Amino acid sequence: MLTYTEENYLKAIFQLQEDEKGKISTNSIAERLSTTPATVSDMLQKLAAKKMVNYLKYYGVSLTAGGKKKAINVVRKHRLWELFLYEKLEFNWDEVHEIAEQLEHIQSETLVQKLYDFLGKPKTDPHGDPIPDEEGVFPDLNTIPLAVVAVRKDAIVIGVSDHRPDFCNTYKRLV
Amino acid sequence: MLTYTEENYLKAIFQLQEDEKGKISTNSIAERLSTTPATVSDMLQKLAAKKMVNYLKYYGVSLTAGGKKKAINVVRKHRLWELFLYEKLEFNWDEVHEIAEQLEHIQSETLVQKLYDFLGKPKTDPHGDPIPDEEGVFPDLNTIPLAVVAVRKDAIVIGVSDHRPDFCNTYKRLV
DNA sequence: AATAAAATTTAGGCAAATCTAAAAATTAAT
DNA sequence: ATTAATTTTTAGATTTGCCTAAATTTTATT
Ligand SMILES: [Mn+2]
Ligand SMILES: [Mn+2]
Ligand SMILES: [Mn+2]
Ligand SMILES: [Mn+2]
Repeated sequence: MLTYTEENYLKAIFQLQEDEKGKISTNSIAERLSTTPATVSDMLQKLAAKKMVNYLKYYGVSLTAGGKKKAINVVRKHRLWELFLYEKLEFNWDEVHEIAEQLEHIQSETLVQKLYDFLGKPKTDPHGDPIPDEEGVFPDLNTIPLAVVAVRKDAIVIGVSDHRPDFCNTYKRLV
Repeated sequence: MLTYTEENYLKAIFQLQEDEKGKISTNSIAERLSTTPATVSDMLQKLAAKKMVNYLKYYGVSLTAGGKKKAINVVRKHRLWELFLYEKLEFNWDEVHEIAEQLEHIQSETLVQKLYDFLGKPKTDPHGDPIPDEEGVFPDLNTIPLAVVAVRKDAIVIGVSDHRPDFCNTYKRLV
């Protein structure tokens, strides 16, 4: 069983790996989790002992298959809860992230499954991020970055990458 | 800000105080929380330092006004989540308690308020226990113990006091 | 290739929450 | 009123997660 903190590390490494690809540095994890590199070093050794990450001292870290599975499950829970808060409880989209940071750690596989059904097996969260299915497979949303859309071509914005309240609060969600 | 553990202590003391009235013993808390009296002693001193309990060494403990308020809020959250799980996610009534033990610690007053509204400002949880309102006031349900009902008199069972899965699972909820 | 800079790890400490074993205080029984 | 039993607290350890400061290793620059 992983602790709250360990889950946050796995999620952070997973999300860093999506951009940076390959091995992730101690410093980048520290920055993302607002902690110190020393603390990260410590934790990486614990996660390596639990076979959640491949870790070679001084040369960065990557998730094992098991670690990736756990990480994806946390992401899944985070996004399902965000959608629940937004759709069912009528939170604004700038308020959901912070609460989902807590809810993503609730332990109950049945709960995730029932929440998923309750929300109608959704494919995206309120920020437009894909929600993995029960197998951990992300839906293909066929999206491209706004910066890449051709001049004078129509496009629909379906999501943003920044989830911070101050950013989200600047824009309204139309749907 | 109280920790997860501190909240559990306050809730336990509150619920013990409902039966036993007056000062609560170290041992009874230890038993309820499945921990040791030594651990409880430690914690009571911390809670006393935070003005959450009135504590006189060797002579038991009681909640301060502030401690009681926190305790009631945890109870409120616990019961609201139980009802959510039962009514909205279609959990059986024997499954909700354990998950609510986790959910009751999610920090967000807005969330509690929105959940309360979403559930229609309910007065009881799936086990028939009263849900305090936003002011911490418990609804008066006008109930009496089944053992006290007069012979040949009709009565409606609206709740049980035992929330453990093995007990609840023995009976079906009809409503 | 040697040195400087940056990144990373180790060492030593601290707070929270837990335990067991020992000491102290209270309560119950002669 | 002593003594015995029970309850409670203290002492000393352990684990987890975090920190700062120092040491080490890698990477970049002359
Ligand atoms: Mn988010
Ligand atoms: Mn989190
Ligand atoms: Mn319950
Ligand atoms: Mn709890």
